[in-house]
Amino acid sequence: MRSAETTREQLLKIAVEMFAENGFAGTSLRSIAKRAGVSPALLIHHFGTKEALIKEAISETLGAWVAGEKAAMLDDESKRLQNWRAFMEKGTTPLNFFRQVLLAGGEYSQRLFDAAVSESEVLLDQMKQAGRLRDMSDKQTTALIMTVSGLGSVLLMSQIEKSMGGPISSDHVASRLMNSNNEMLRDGVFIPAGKTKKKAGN
Amino acid sequence: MRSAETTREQLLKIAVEMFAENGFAGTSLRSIAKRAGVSPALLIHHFGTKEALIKEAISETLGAWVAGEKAAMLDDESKRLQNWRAFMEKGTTPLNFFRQVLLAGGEYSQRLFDAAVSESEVLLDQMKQAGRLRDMSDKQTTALIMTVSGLGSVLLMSQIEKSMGGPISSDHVASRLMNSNNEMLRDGVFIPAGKTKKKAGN
DNA sequence: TCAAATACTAAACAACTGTTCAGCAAATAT
DNA sequence: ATATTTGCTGAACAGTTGTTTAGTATTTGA
Repeated sequence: MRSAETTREQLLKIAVEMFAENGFAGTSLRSIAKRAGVSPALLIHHFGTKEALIKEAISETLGAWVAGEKAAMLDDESKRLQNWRAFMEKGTTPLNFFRQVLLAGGEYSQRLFDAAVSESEVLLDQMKQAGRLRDMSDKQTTALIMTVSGLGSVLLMSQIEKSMGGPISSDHVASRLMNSNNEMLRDGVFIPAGKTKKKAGN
Repeated sequence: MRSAETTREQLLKIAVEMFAENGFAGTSLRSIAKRAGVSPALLIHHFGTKEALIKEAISETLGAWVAGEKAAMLDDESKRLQNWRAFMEKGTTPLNFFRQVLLAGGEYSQRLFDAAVSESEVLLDQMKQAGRLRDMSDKQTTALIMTVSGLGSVLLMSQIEKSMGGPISSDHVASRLMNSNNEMLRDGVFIPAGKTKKKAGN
C-alpha cells in the first residue's frame, strides 16, 4: 500500500475526467480502470459501487454548490467572482462535469439549478441596492430566466461553438457573447408596439 | 400480414415515446418490444438496426426542422406560430423528443440548433422592419443568445417546474415566465453604472 | 517477529445489450 | 391450388455491464 491515498485520488480524478467527457451512464468502470492501468475490481474495492463513485466525484468537484449552503458564500460579489475564476481555471473538465450533473437529472441536478438561481437573485438584490436595477414586476422569475439563459449556454456550449466558429474561451467569441448579452441586459431587445423607433433610455 | 403498415407505425410511435422519455442510449430495443407486446427481433425486421430506428424516429418527429430547409417555412410569422402550435398540441412527447435529440449531440443536434437560431434571426429582422428593434451592435449574436435562452428552458424544463412549483403549461407558471421574459426583452434588466435610478425608455 | 489489515488482481457471475438465424404461419401472387 | 413473399417468434450469439469471490502480495500494528 505504498501510495494508497494517492491511488484512490488518482482514480477519482480520472473518473471525474471521464464522467465529464462521456457522462455517467456513458462511462463504464472498466473504461476508467483501463485508463488508470488498474483492475476494475479496484474501483469497487475503493468506492464500493459505481453509484458511490459518482456521488464522491460530485461532492469532490461541485462540493459547496451541491451541499446546500447556497447563501453562505454568495453574499459577497468579489467572493462569487473569485469562486468562478478558481472553478474555471482548472480547465474544461469542471465545467463539463457540471454540465453532466445538470443533465443527469435527479437530486443533485436540482440543487445545482437552485443554487444557480439563488446566485442570480443575490445579484439582482445587489444591483437593486446600487440603484442599478430597472423596475420589474417579478424579481424571482427574472432571476430564474437569467439563470436559464446562463445555464443554457453551458448545456449548449458545443453547439454554440460550432455555430460561432470558435471556442467560447477565445477572445473573439467570448467578447461577442458578452457584448451582446450586456446590451440585452442594459437596453432590452424590442421596442413596445405602438411607439415609433426610439433609443433605449441609456 | 393483416396490418403490416399499422404495426410498423405503432412500433415507431412507441419508440418515439420511449426515446423522448429515456433518451436514445437509455432505451433498449427489448424495452420497446416489451411495451409493444412484440418480439425484439421484429424491430430489427422492420427497421434493420437501432440506429436506423432512431434516424427514422427523428425524421418522423422533427421532419422539416432537421431536413435543412430552415428558411423555407419560417418566413411568415403566422406560419411559424402555427407550426409551433401544431407541434405542441400533441402533448409532451414531441418536446421531450426534441430535447433528447438536442442533448444527444452530433449532426441532428446541430441542425436543430442552427434552425432555432435562424428562426430567432428572422424574428429580429421582422421586428426591425416593423421599427420595433432597439439599436444593437451584433444582431446575429443577439439572436443566438435569445435562442440559447429559449432552448435552455426546454432543456431545463423539469428543474424549472420544480423550482416554480408547477408545470410550465399551467397558467400560473406560464404567465409569470412570459411576463418576466417580455419585460426583460422590452426594458432590459440593469441600469448602466453612473446613472441614477431611472425608468427604461418605454 | 508474527499477525492482521490493506492494496490489488484474475476469473467468473448474472444481467443486459444489439443482432442473427432458423422456422412457422398467414397473406399474396401465379 | 401451388409457390412465394411477408410478418413474426424463440432461441441463441457475442459483447458489455456492475459486482463478487478467492487469492496474492505488501504494508502496518503489536
